[in-house]
Order: sequence, then C-alpha cells, then structure tokens
Amino acid sequence: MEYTIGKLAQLAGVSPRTLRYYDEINLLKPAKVNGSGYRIYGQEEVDRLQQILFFRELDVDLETIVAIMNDPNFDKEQALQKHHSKLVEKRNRLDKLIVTVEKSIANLKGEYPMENKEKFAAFKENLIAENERKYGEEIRNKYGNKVVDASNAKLRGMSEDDYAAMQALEKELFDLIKQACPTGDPSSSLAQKAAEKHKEWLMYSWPEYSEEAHAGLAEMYVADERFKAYYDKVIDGGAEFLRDAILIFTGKKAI
Amino acid sequence: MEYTIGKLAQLAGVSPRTLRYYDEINLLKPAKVNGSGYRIYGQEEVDRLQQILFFRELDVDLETIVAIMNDPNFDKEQALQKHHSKLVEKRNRLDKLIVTVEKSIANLKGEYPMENKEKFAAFKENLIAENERKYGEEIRNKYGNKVVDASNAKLRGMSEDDYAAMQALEKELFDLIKQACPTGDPSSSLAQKAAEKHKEWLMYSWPEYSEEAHAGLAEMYVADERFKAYYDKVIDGGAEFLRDAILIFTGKKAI
DNA sequence: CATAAACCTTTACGTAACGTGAAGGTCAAG
DNA sequence: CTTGACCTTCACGTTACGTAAAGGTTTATG
Repeated sequence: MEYTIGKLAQLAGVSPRTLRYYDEINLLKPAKVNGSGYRIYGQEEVDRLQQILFFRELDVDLETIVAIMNDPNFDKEQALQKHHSKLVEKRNRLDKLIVTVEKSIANLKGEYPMENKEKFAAFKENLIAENERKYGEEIRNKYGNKVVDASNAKLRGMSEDDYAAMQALEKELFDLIKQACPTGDPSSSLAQKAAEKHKEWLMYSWPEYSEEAHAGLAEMYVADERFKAYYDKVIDGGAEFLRDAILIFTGKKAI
Repeated sequence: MEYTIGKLAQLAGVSPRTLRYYDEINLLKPAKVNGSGYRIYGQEEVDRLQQILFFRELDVDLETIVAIMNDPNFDKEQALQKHHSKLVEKRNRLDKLIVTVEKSIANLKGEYPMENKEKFAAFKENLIAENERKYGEEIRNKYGNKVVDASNAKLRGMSEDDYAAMQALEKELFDLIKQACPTGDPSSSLAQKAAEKHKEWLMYSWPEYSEEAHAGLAEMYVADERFKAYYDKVIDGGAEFLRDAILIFTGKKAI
C-alpha cells in the first residue's frame, strides 16, 4: 500500500505539515519521491510513524526520537515493550492525579484536611518521571546515582538538610545490613532494625506508608537488576537479605 | 501561610519563571507585592495554582484557562468535578493505547494481523477528545451537532460517502424509533430492528463491537442529559425506549 | 558589622513543534 | 479543458516558557 502525504496524514491523524517537518528533521523520510516531487510513503513508514507517535505520547522530544530511532541498534520490539511499561507508569500517575482531585473536592467541602504539599504531590511525580527520562539514564551512567537522587529529592521539595539526613540514614542502613547479613537471619533484631531504618528512609520520599507498598518495594529490590546491584554492592546477597527482613517486618512472611 | 515566588514554585513543582509568566498574563496574580517588589502568595493562590495545573494536565491552553477561571461564574468545585471526569477519560484512552502497543507487539511477531487503521485508532481518540474540548461546546451551541460530528467523522478517516451513509442510517434509526415507540413495547420486532440499526450506526465510529459496550452506551443515553435530549427530540420518551430496546437486543434484560 | 550567598526584580532574546498563508505546479473527474 | 483537490517550497507567526544579563534585597555567617 502506498500513501501520499495527505493519505498518511489522514490515516495517522496528524497534519501534512507535521509529516513534512518530520522529513525535514530526518525523523521520517518518505519511501520515495515521485517524478513531480510528491512524497510517497510505504508500509515501513506507516509502522515507523506509529512508533514516533508512541514516543511523542510519552513527551519525548523529537530530537531525542531521531537519535533513538536512527541508532543502528534500535530494536522495534524492544522499543514497543518500553512504550508499554512507560504507558503503564503514566496511567499509574494519572490514577494518583484522579485520587488527588477526589481529595481536593473533599477538602474544598471541608470533609478532609489536606496539606498544601499533598495537593501537588501527584503533579510532581510526573516531573520526577520526566526528570528521570530526560537525564536519568545518561547521568546515572556518567556520574552515578547520587546526582539523580539529589535532583529528585530537590523536586520533592526537600531541603538540603533533609537530603543530608536522608543520606545519613542510608549510611546507617548500609551499616546495619553489613552487620546483619553475615548472620543469615533476616528475623534477627539487627535485621529488623535495618528494615525499620529502611522504612524511615522511605518516608523521606513517600507521601504515605503502607506495609503492602513496603513489601512490594522489597520484592522489586531483588527483581530489578538496578536495585539489586545497588544493595549487593554493600555486601554480597544484601538485596535478598534486605528483602527478607522487610517481608518479615511488614508481616508478609512468617519467621 | 505566605510564600515567596521561589517557595511556591518549589511547593508546586513549577519554575519561578512560570509563576511570573502567569502573573503577566493575569492567570495567577500574587496576593500582594511587598515593599521591595517581591511577589507574595497566600493560600488562595496555592489552590488556584493547583486548579491551573489540572487544566494544564488536560492540555487546555493558558488563554482558555484564563478565560475560564476569570469568569465570574467560575465554580471551583464544579471545575474539580469536571477535571475528575476528564482525567478518567484520559485514563481510558491511555488504556486503549496500552492495548494498541500489546497488539502491535503481537503484530510485529506475526501473531496477530493488524490493519493500519487500527494502529492509529487509539491516537485518534485523543485527537477527537481534544477537538471536542476545543471547539465542541462552542460549536455545538452555535451551529448544532452536525458540524462537530462531521469534524469528528473526518478525523476518524471516514470518507464523505461513509459520513453520508452514516447520516442516512441515523435517519432510518430515527424513523424506526418514531414508529416503534408509541407501541410501548421495546421487545417488538420494530424496536429490535431499531436496536440493530443502532448497532450498525455505531460500527461506523467504533473500532469493535461488544454487547457490553453497546448496553453501557444505552444506559448513558438516559443518564446523560445531552444524549437524552438528542433522542427525546425525535419522539418523547425516545431515549428510554431505545435504551430498553438495546438492553433486550444485547441480552442484558429479559423480555 | 560586613560581606557573601541566596534570594528577588525587570528586560529581552531564544526555543520547539509545528500552524498558517502565499505562490505556484499536478492530477482525476466531468 | 478546466475546475477543484491535491501536492510543492519558502517564510513568517505562535505558545509557554528557558535562559542569560544587570541589578536590588534578605539572610546566614565569620
């Protein structure tokens, strides 16, 4: 199937101008140009345009999309998988915004007391996610995690002091893990103290605590390589040990 | 609680520049300006900023936000209610996008045949929603529904012929309702023919048919005043009658 | 008490991703 | 064979801020 610029625009719900612009910036070149200068697009371009729209939906700027999609290592399926998880994340953030509206209505009616901070927490999650997307991967690789975390912390409205306190807490947590892990007993009082410390640490960045969420995060510490590496760097097997300690701490696992 | 520009910016996760800009365009004026020209914001401004961010989240342009919020008839609670339903709509559209990604992955693997039209259907729903938001209310009031529907139809990639066919179908549907309604029997063959016609009509704008969705829409025809008025205009009680006919047609209600 | 750091101010130009004509060539239908 | 619906390339306009620059104010600290 071949498409002129107008046909493709119609199919995809974008304007011809947009397609010309994408041609100009080397994001989406037509399959060929016919004798009289008309742009002709084929199936490959249709699929590529769909990919572009997914990126755009996730607020990735065009320059970045060009860089990603023109990379010889670009893998269509992998990209779609990533789109999927990002869209799910976006939906989760939307869920929180919806809850915020509900609370704000109740607040307006005087039925629910609401701190100003809470009124914007869900919006800021969007920002944090964007911040991660834009600079996260790059900066994490170049300068390590601290810069990104500090930046995220700042976004959450933390003072420098709070951030320092959080860093200190994390150090205590690391020390506890280092001590408790070799015993191999995640129900030991030292291990439970670590779990408690971890909760304290969490409270700096979480709007509210729940055992379910805490336990869920613990599972992720082992499932997600990035986190696993982070705690295994402290001491070998640290991630699993912390997870087990937290699962016991939150009552999700018997001793 | 009083906030300087930086404090409020920090709280809400926006830049001071943004707040100055909102001041400039009369969207958010500080509560007062102190002796040395500093902008000072209070609780009222905090809440107003939250409202602004909700509008922004829904891609309403600032000019429109100014118009809406500076309108003396502006009702905070009503606005929040609207935000809520719009956010839910947005989440529903996100859900469809997520399904589209999943299908596209299957398609890529050759496990699922996918028409090009389907690849963009979910994106176009966003467009249709935006189109409605921008021009819908205004134009519906000024020129009636036809213009908007035609515009939406065009967005869906319908040809003029298709649109004409859809209009013809709708007229047939109206005639059937007009005939069947006075009998008062939604299970009559005429009424069921109307339900069938309604399904046909739907198929022009729906990507796929399901009895659940059809029945759900029928319920909405009575619940939502706009729709109710639309069918009651054909014949008094038309909305309820059509709903009952559809509920029987879809097997959601016994005869 | 000074002085530097961390705020704040206005002014003004830069930007991304197109929208919107203008001026003109191409193509299918009647 | 012409009319209307396409297409083309300039080229300037728009929105919602980002980003210095140049300077005044407030607050923490030696």
